[in-house]
Amino acid sequence: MLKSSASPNSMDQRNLTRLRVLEHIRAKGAISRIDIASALQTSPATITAATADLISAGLIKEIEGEPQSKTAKRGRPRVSLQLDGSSFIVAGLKIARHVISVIIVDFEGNEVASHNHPLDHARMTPSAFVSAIRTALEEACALMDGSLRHLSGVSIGIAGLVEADKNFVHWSSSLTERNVDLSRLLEAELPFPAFIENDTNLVAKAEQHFGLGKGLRNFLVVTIEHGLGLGIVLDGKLYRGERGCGAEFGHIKVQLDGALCQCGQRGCLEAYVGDYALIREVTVAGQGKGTETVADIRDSARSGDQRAISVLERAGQMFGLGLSNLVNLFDPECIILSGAQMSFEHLCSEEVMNRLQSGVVNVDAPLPEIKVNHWGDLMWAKGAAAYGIEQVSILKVKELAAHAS
Amino acid sequence: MLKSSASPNSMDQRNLTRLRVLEHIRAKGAISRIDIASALQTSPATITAATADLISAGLIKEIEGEPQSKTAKRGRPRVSLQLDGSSFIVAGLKIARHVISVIIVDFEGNEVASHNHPLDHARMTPSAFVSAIRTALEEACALMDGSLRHLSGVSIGIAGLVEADKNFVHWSSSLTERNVDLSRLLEAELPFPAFIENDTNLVAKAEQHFGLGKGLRNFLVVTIEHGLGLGIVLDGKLYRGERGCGAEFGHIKVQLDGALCQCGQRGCLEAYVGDYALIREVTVAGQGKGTETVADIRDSARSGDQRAISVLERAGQMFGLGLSNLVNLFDPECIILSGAQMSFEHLCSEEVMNRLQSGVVNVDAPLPEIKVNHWGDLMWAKGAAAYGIEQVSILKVKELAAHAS
DNA sequence: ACTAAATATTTTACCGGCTGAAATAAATAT
DNA sequence: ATATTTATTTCAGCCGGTAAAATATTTAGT
Repeated sequence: MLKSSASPNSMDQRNLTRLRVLEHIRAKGAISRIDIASALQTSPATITAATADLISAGLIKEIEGEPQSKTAKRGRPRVSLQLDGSSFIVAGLKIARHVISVIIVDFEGNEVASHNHPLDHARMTPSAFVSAIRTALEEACALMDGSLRHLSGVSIGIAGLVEADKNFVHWSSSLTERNVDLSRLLEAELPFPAFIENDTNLVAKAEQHFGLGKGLRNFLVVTIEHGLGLGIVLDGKLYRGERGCGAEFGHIKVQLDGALCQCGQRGCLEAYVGDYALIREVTVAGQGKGTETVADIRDSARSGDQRAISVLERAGQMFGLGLSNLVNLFDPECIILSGAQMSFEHLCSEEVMNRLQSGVVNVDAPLPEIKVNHWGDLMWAKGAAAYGIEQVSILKVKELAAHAS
Repeated sequence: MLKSSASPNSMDQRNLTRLRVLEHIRAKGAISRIDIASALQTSPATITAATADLISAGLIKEIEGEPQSKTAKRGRPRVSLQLDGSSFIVAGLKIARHVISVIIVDFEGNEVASHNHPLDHARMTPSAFVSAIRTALEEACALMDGSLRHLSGVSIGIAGLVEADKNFVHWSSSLTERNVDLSRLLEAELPFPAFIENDTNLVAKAEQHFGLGKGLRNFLVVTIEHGLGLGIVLDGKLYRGERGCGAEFGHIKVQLDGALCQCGQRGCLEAYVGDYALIREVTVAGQGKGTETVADIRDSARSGDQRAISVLERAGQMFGLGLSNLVNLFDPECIILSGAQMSFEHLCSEEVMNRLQSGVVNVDAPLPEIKVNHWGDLMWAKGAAAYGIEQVSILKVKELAAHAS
């Protein structure tokens, strides 16, 4: 019987090796067995066994074309291995206030279909929540002439505090209740495993598996949308904190008794750089029509409006300061800024980088790289899909052991 | 041949198990084999083998007294195992500006001797540095009627940026040169392995092994002395950052363009709560005689001096704010404040805790515990000793394999 | 074309650590 | 004394990984 929890715990040595090989192939693309062996510090014999299992499970396949530059002139040519994208498909969901975004991807992460399902209510009861998810998934499957049965799993991203390995939601802005165990409901409603995670963590997963964090071990992902989110990857693993409520980058305090934040506290970073903070500032400053967007403010600034310029300038300085705090504490390999183009052009300014540079404690080493990833509107759903692929991969590898002759 | 690098890497499965057993015995004290087996999720057979090796190496021993409350009325009684403190001794060193503090401890961490060796110069060349260390060690050994040969290892704590597993110092306030590889010098000068680490990390190690962090997996240690230090333990391991220069708690920015810090930047937390910051404030405020200490300021405040009260009040608020940022980012099990009594009474005030509470993002879960550890002046050296014991233990366990029949 | 050399992969025999089950040890209860 | 209970040890066996040998597939050289 399938257990919906699919953490790498309860995994024996053998499966762990299979999974390491699989993840390495995902990370590196086409690669030969011998390269995997040397990269993973494992004997070729072990890789032969592992890849044989993965091939027979349909997760990877051999491909023809010679890989990269072969330095060797003679000898048996290497056979490249690659993910077999067609082995299964999973869905990624992002629950927002008024819409559920769905993306269906194959095992390689290629988009197969995507869909937006409108929501009447931002907050739902658990059962309404789960049936909305089912409906959204059915609609998405219909787009690709398929049914739910074609899916191998789904991952669901929501804002809030989630215990991912138990599908337990301590609280979420999408649910009317607190402390909900969704695992039963989801199992009852969906014919495949479902995985719930905090949406920001999912973006971090996406960057790690498919994005700018590929192959990195210590990096931070800052998501910029209406608020500021943070995903922390340390030692290759998502760091969730002890109670799952860390990584609140938007609510670190950058000023004693500073600006009032949505969260009710004062001096939060988000209260200086969030959309709503900028809009409020401009509005309060008397000039706004009350309908401004961040893009409007940027336009005003470009056309010389001193007030708009000053608002954006301060936001940039505060953001740079916040980033420098992250560097001073985490010393990451890189920080990835993730968001839609429009929502944070003003947060990649020279202003920000200067502040960052001048706020980081001076050492010989160069600053961690700041990478910017301009995602489309499916960013969050793709993040969910990345996690879904990871979790379903774990399940499939576990099944290997059972089916092995 | 002894390699001075003693990281748990390059450790085979067998040794890892031995080490896990050893560390568990250290953490739990007197414990029976069967308890170890269930705690470590390992079969009793394995524990028998592991403990047999550890006993024959002299690292642990069986003791007579029945452990705790035996629920069982009948049956073979459990045999408790305990560290054998006499198996070896190590030294811990802390290099400060004008003194080298040395502590010699046995395998259980009990103090055998301690000594202060005055230093003429705060900054030394690498070779002067190493020979000062040797002299300090010899003097300490003389105190216990021993010679250097009785030591199994030494760990050295310095301020600065250190690559611990290579004994490489990128820079340190104790050395005249940058980017020094001390491993050769130390090997030449000392007849036992030496390990260099950043002093704050060593305090974190000490809290983890012997102090308030015993048994915890995710916690932070804030050291309070002239500056603010931070040690980060995540998932049971010291987190050092990618380049080794993270955990700069004292230099996170809590105010845009705020007070000037020793480091040359503005708005650092340390510039609000450090000794020198308080002294400067009071002095600049016109009232100081220029010779004040933090204790003086506290006295003034107690006797009603408004200026002193306000200076301490702001320091406390800023410190609470800084702590709340740590909680918001790391969500640790607990935060340990480590320092000498006198140096931070003003940082444990109600003020601080209120600020902390009101700055942490609200969730159902209770706040992480804030524990205070008032160490004596040997705190730093003890931290070093803790690390020394850990590293020497690793070496001894590695030797097990070699000597095993 | 054929053979030698080079390199990749697979097969095979084995090793090393862990485990379950059985044996043994050491206590209490009757 | 004997049975019962619980802890520890012993031992045969399993399981995953590995080195070495075997095999496969190519190019270089003649």
